[in-house]
Amino acid sequence: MPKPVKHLQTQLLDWFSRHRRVMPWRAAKGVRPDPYHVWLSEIMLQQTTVVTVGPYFMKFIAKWPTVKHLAKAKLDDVLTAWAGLGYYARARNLHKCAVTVANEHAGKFPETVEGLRELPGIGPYTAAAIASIAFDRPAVAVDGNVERVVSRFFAIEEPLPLSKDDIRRKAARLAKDNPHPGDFTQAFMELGATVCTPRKPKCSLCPWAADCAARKKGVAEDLPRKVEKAQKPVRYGKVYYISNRRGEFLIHKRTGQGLYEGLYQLPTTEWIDSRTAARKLAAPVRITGLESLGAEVRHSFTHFDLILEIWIGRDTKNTRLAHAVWISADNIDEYALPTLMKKAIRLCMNGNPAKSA
DNA sequence: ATCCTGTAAG
DNA sequence: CTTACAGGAT
Repeated sequence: MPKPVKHLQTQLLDWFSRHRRVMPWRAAKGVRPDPYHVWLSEIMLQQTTVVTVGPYFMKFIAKWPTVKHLAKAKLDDVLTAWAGLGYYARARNLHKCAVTVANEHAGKFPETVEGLRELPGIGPYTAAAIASIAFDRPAVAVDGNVERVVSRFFAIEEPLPLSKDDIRRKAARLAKDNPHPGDFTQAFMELGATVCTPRKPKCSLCPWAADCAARKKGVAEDLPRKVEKAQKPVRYGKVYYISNRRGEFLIHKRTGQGLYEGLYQLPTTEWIDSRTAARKLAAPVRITGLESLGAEVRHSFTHFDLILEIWIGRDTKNTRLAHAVWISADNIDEYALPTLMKKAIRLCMNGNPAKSA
């Protein structure tokens, strides 16, 4: 370590006290934040940017002001409010966690990393983040930002994720015995988010620039290195926009486990690997006169890309369809519809302005 | 290995 | 426009 750790800690904490960003879930300087707010924001911020989370966080605390309120909510309503944020397992775990905290912890979050780790949806990162930010416990939260800062500060050449253990140890060294664990956690991440950015890091603004190994070697922008990832497969299928005489269209709750579990969707075929085979797939609804709109929706998941051909149809004889719900453009927000489906719906309404009116 | 979406870069 | 990337838990 080039300088005593103590000095680096002071530099980072001083920098943070001057550049601390205002966020809806962040308490004012020197004020203890509400653990419920810290937890809710941290769950939302998993795999999601600050800007995206903002409005969702506001919506949630307005609707469910405490963890006990959230525990009493129906999962369906939580999913509806979550719709668009992605990774819906987070919402299911969020609800489970709220129920556990309300019922088994009298509505109070555990204050230790070990206690927090027991709860659904709280992994090593989130447990450390909540313990330090909400309760000022000396825990080190290593997120993607911290990984980047540490990789560069020590010029770690080993690629992620192989370097994770090394990064964790070095992050712990930098954080060891610092006087303000909550601020330190936030400062560490904030440095990565605003200064030590993935591309074009602003080294001139960095409180640690003088001691940064990557900067001295001129490789800051090349770090952290990452192991090459296999290229994603593409899957194909069809989605169906079935409208009725009232201008409503058909959705239904998705069955099965995993992907979009418990969310609503337009009727869709299976999603398969072969484009040609997908073109021959039969419709999942028995409606005559279906026709291809000649448009596609594209959507990208973590492990595959998806291309769905859009088909439209009209239900002229009030067909009864099991588990189906007819909805109009006005009450789309009352259902947990993922972005993929909203994209498809929007395309259909734009493609058929007469029918959306 | 499985789970989504928004944004920046090319 | 198309592609690449960021971002943790189970």
